Amino acid sequence: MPAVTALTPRALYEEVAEQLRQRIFQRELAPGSWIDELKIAEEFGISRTPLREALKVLATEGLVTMKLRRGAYVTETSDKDLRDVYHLLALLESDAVGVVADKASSADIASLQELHDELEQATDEHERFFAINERFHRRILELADNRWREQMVDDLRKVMKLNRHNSLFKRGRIQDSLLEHRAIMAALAARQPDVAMRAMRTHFANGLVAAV
Amino acid sequence: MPAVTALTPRALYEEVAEQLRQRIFQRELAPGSWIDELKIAEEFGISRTPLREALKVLATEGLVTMKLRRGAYVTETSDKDLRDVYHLLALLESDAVGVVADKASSADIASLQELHDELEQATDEHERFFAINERFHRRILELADNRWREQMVDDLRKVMKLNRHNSLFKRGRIQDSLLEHRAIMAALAARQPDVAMRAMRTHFANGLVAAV
DNA sequence: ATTCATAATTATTAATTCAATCTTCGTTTT
DNA sequence: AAAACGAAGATTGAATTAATAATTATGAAT
Repeated sequence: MPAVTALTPRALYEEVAEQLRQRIFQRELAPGSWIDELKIAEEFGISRTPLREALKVLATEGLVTMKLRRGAYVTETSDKDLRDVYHLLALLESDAVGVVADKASSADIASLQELHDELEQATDEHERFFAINERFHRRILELADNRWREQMVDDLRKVMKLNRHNSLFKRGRIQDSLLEHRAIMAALAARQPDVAMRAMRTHFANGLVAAV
Repeated sequence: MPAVTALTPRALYEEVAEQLRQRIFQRELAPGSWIDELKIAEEFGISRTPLREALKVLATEGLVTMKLRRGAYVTETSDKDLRDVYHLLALLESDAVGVVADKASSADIASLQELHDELEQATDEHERFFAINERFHRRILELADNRWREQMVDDLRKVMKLNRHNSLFKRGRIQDSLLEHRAIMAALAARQPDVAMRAMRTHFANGLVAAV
């Protein structure tokens, strides 16, 4: 028995689900490939019961596909899937930014401005730019205050990571992306929902072109 | 051992998940209430294993909430949740109708017209009106041809059914609803995406007012 | 030689068993 | 009398075992 139980923060099946997601995103488990329950359970040092529960979760998220009596397969996504998911993300996030421009407090807008300022300083560091960008988008969703949308965007982003063209920000996109973010931030600061929404849609449209 | 295996069309855990959904929607399992695994397993005549897998699926859908070492609880939804979900459904379906008005073939539009004509004939039969209405909305989603959106709308509709105000069409709403549908259908037939989208948004906005 | 059928092997699905933890109730002490 | 500690019962979580179905391989017959 381990020295410390380490006060289980979450259930084993959730831990396993997260590990599997990482493996899928890292392409260690390739799209279309069969997931060998025995092998994975062995590797994780657990039984198949929590693993199977985790697989059911991933199946509901859309990351894996269950075939009756055939087991679990990593979901394959086409270019159309990528476009479709992108379309929905654009729709949900542009709506969110409209809500924020309309309803958020000045303090909330200020918190977004802070994040944006950080982004302006990070154009040289690819990883950092990506991380801050991620936080900016997430913050908008939080401020839009709709937990169901947050859940859906999370799921869609996971599916997007299934695709090989998952790097939203390739080298050359950073400067363009920053310009688009400036437009979004300006519209938020000016409290112009329609302008902010259009800017967000443009941001996504350009990101998609860059990806595909 | 059961007398007949009855050739399982789908896995047992999926069957159980569907049964549980029905019980939740029927309020046999009330929001906030604890789900007794032993009791349910006994009632269904199965072991806890497939039941637990089914509960994980429902948890990922948002219908139940898992508490560590406390088991599963039927998710409670507030009026704000209902509004939030409604907002997203309006967003997704209005976008979908825009896509259809823009891209669908004449034959597809004709199939929608057929459904709409049926709806016109069913104003006296509450149940039938509701069923055809459901099919009309679903058909639009199918024609919009984005499986991720269909999945999301399905999930959102499930969550909506958790709420006590789940009857989109109360008695008095049928006539108004029909008028709104006429506007949507007319815009589709005229191939006017913007008009169709606005009509769909109006349709949802009125439905929400009627519900809350 | 090729095809169809049957048997064996392999892997999934489900039930049972085991372990750990949480809650509740009772007793004791302050 | 009230609060705290402890023990017992109940319930979740995980592992193991059993059985169910599918696929593949082998053998026989045409």
